[in-house]
This record gives sequence, structure tokens and C-alpha cells, in this order.
Amino acid sequence: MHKFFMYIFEVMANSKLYKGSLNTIILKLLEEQGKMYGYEITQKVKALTKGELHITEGALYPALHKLEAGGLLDVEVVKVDNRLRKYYKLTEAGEKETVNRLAELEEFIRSMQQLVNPNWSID
Amino acid sequence: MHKFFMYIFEVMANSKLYKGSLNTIILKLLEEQGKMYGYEITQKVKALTKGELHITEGALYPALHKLEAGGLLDVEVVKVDNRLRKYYKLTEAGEKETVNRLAELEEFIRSMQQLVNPNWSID
DNA sequence: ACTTATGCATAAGATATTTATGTATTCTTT
DNA sequence: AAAGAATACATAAATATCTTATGCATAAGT
Repeated sequence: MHKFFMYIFEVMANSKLYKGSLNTIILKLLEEQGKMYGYEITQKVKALTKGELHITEGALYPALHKLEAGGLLDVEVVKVDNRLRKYYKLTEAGEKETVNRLAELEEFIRSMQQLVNPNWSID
Repeated sequence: MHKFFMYIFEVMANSKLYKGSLNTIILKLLEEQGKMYGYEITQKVKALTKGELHITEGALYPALHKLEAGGLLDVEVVKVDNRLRKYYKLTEAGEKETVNRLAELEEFIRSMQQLVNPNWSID
């Protein structure tokens, strides 16, 4: 792709990822997909959100390591085409935590809609 | 209220405020209400979200000061019952910025729903 | 050959929040 | 009347989460 268009795309794709949502996104994707590796997650998020949300590697990899350290994820290292892939999947604890995080996120979204879209609220 | 029940309430009300959303909440409330003071904002958010979202003072006051310093808010100090109130309202720049922030937030919510609620997505 | 894409990683810096205090007045309950 | 709770502001230290920058290495495209 030409550099100019890449620049344009960069600017367009600069939609904010609200802090705290990354872990929930990771957990949810793993719940759906079974297992994924880091790079795959970044691409999947781009695809699902049509380029709106951009997961940076500097955020993703530390997050994966932390989730693993916290016992929510298991890793399996695989070599494909002479390159490493680290496949992550939910542990049992991870599955339970995913339910909680999703409930929290949905609650947050509901709350935000009450604030932002007050015609839905009672008062 | 008894300390035990306050504790219980504290725990219950511990729903996460995703980082980055506070400024947008402030701007949106001011857009709706015209003018508000800090303490009023904390109470309004509690009321609108039925206790789900809890804006801490340690986050709110610095945020208000920064929005003011950035030219998005104007202040008016009023003495009521021998106590100070600092009423904030949107400047013209603040009104414009509110539109942008709300659009960003709605875009974020849309993206999250695509991720969390994939039955709405195309693929 | 050179660039882009794939795939991992980490460190430094920025930023937004929580937690912990602090001050002071008024209202409510015992 | 005393004590606690609510009202109203504020700030500093600690923590968390992210961006930006950088690094390494292989494969694929141009």
C-alpha cells in the first residue's frame, strides 16, 4: 500500500480503546474462538471492528502474559513455517472470569447509554 | 447508615468506570444540565446509573480543573449556606468538543458490541 | 533488493484512575 | 449536646493501563 494511504488509514483508525477493555476483549475472543495467538487477535479485532479498534502489540503481549500469570490462560507454543506461534486458551478459571468481565462490560455500556442517551432513563 | 451496610454498598457499587470515559461523562452532563458543580456531578451519575457508576472525587476534581485549563469549561464560584460551590459550564469550544467525544464514545460502544455480541456482525 | 507482513518481546514515557488524606460547614440521629 | 453523616472542595502518592519506540527474526510480495 502507498505510504500516503497508509497514513490516512492510520489517522482514521485512531479510534480510542477505552482503558480496561482490552482484557475483556481478549477473554471474549478466546471464549469464542477456542484458541488464538497474539498476532491473530490483533487481526481479528481489526476485522471485526472494520479497522476501528487497533490493538497495539505493546499492550497486547504484556496483557496476555499477565492473564497467563494470573491463571486465566494456558499457552501452547507451536512452530509454523519456521516461525513461533503462542496459542492461548482459557483455563477453567479463565472461563469463569470471562463471564464476570462480560457482565461488567455490559453493565458499563448500559450505564453509559443511560448517561449519554438520557431519553432512555426514568427521570 | 451503619458501617456494615456502607461496606456492603461499597462492594456492590464497585462497577468499573472504564478509563477515558470520565471526561466524556462530565461534558455530556454539562451539555444536558447547563451548569453543575462537582459534588452534584457525582450524585447525578450515581442516580442515573442506579449506583452502578461511582465517580471518585480524586478523579473528578482534577478532571474538572484540566477541562477548565483546556478551555472547555468555565467556572463560577457561588456561596450557598456558607459553603462554596464551583459551577462549571461548557464554553463554546467545550460544546464542540462534547460532540466529538460523544461520537467517539458511541463508536467505541458500537465496536465493543461487535466484539462482545458477534451475532450482530457480518462474518 | 527492498518493503511489507507475520510473529514475538520489552522498556520508557504518558495518562487516568484509585486510594488516602486533609479542611470546613451543615444536617441528622442518638 | 455530641457524634456521625452528608455536603463541598482539594491534592499527593500509588497503581494500572496504555502508547510509542525499539528490537529480533522469518516469509512473502514487488
